Amino acid sequence: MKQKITIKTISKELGVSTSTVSKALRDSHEISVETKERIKAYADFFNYKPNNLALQLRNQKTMVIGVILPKIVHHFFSTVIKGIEKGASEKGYHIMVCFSNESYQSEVDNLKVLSNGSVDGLLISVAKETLQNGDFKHLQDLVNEEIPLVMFDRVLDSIDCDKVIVDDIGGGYKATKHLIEKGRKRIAMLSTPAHVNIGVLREKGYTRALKEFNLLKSSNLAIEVDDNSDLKEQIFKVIDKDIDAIFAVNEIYAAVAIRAIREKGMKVPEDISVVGFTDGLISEYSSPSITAIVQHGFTMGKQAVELLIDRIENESENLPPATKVISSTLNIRESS
Amino acid sequence: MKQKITIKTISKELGVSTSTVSKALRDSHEISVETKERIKAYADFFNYKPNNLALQLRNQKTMVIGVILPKIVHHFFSTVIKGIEKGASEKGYHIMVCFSNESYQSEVDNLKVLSNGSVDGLLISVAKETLQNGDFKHLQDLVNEEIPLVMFDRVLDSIDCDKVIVDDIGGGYKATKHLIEKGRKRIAMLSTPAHVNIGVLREKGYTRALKEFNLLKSSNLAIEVDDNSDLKEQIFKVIDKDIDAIFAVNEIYAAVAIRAIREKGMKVPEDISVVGFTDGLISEYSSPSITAIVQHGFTMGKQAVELLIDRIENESENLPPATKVISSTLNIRESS
DNA sequence: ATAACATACGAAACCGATTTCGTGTTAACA
DNA sequence: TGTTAACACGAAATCGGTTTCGTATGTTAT
Repeated sequence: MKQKITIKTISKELGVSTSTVSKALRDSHEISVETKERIKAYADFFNYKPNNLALQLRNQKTMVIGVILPKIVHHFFSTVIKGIEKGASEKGYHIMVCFSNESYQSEVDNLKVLSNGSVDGLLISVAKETLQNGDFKHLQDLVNEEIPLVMFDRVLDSIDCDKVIVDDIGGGYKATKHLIEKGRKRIAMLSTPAHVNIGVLREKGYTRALKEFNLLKSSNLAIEVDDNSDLKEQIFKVIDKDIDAIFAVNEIYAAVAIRAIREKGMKVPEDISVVGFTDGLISEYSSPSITAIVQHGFTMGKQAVELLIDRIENESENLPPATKVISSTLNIRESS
Repeated sequence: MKQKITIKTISKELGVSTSTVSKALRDSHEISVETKERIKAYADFFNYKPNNLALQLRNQKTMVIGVILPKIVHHFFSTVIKGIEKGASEKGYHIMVCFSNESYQSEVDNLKVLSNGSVDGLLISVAKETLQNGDFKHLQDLVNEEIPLVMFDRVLDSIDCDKVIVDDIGGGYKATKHLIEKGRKRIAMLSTPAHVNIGVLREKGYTRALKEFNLLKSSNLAIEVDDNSDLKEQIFKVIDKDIDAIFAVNEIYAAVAIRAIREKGMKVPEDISVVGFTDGLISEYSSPSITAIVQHGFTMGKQAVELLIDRIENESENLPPATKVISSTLNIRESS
């Protein structure tokens, strides 16, 4: 990199002190008009830009928000980032994004780097591995150090901070109710293993809807998908239970379900209706297009970052942590 | 935020100088074993972490790479980010991601903030608006300031820096050739307006393949899609030209094409084959699944960041700028 | 003529680290 | 006993800014 021009350079070159240069560039009344113009002209000419690091160190403020995400190649999370970026830039903040790749160690490392002065606050969605191993010390430390922190989507009850979550129970309920209202009686659910929180919650909503309409039969039509064995095979088994609808916990399961149903010689939605969770590109562009619960990732990101900036800028107030719930809505398409 | 513990705090508390504390924590031989242990114990106990900003300022090195992307909710770009993050973290760098949202002004603003010492180098994919208005001063400035810069995917010939691009011509060629080999004779192409570079290049490959197999008829089967009017209507018109294959410039056009073909009462791939560009989730999960050109976004991101880090760490060598071409491959699925 | 007050600028502290260089003490050696 | 070297530590400069405070001028009021 070329030697950058600094205040010191200017001061030497023009035979004034650094204080004078600094004041002149900030248009201080302490400096005479002629001197100011001389300095500004010089700075302009050599394209002087103040060094961010120096300013951040001095001001003890970076105007940067750290974001730690479990993954990025994922429609929901990239939508959330977009919301975060929008909310941040509206308030003049920038974002620094890191990925844990669902790994505990990676999450800890990222946190360590970001929490050392580089950012004014942190936004985090916890990695799967962390959720599983239950070691939250790194996050508790953050809270103890009183670094502004907002958790979103994948949150931890035991950590005392602001949170933003999706209404998974409500979403599961809405999806199931929709199927019931379409006259479906035997509604299966493709859920996740029990340690993944979202699956459990969405299933809760599913069960609640079934109960409400007295469809909760003895035969359990909710299965936990095992990601280690073949997805389509598992779905075939479900289809064989003489069902007339499937509520899938995400859009990939929904898309594969449609394919499986077809391969069994049945039609969507005539024979079996399908509803997914997460309204992404797959739901929109597959044929038939898939009815799905919209998670409003953009809203979630925007609200999370707004909550965070509020904390950062009103530290003194010391309000108790809040939890915001982003409600989900149903986008009805061809598959139901 | 709680008052952070600094070297000064420690030095005062233990009655030694800041130099001694710094050296002790870095395990210098200059400090006696007892003193070192006393200092380390104290630092450990109070969870001392050195301030990143101070270090970065001192070392004139941030270990951060700035990334400016046109958009994020996009499978290709999020894949690229993943590659960038992978390549960066392998070398101990972090990334700071900003989005231009395809806006020129936003691109300029982001650049200004990032190029003031916050990052060691920049990775950028140019916004559409910038491509259109042709004002590249902000980028030229970067080159003049000798800030390490690598452009990827959407690059500018007039800027003298390292570049990484996709082999769009080759991709268009491969897709078309594949259709020809499947016995198709009347192959249409859904392209983009002429100012979008990628469309032009992919069309070049398409034309080359047609020429090679003497299929370049007088009737032009390549159309430029107008994003402002209804996509499906435009595709209907193409289908009416008695075609037997469609090569779409992206996967959304491909997905909509399939839907349009079906609505016309024809079958994919029996009546009309479809091949897309960009191998994302839509191609993978739609039914029929879509044959598509894989762009290897991950590889592109990783190579771009490696090129950049190489520049950063071997500044002295002053090698001439290089351009890497990431070749694309064809992923054959059900639609062809 | 002298006190009082702007004006215009510089010296120095500060943000939080690292590092060079210097120095007082002690021990070893001639 | 005097010289030298090793040891353990501190003072001060540095990174690039901002800001407080002090002060040398010149001007105005009394």
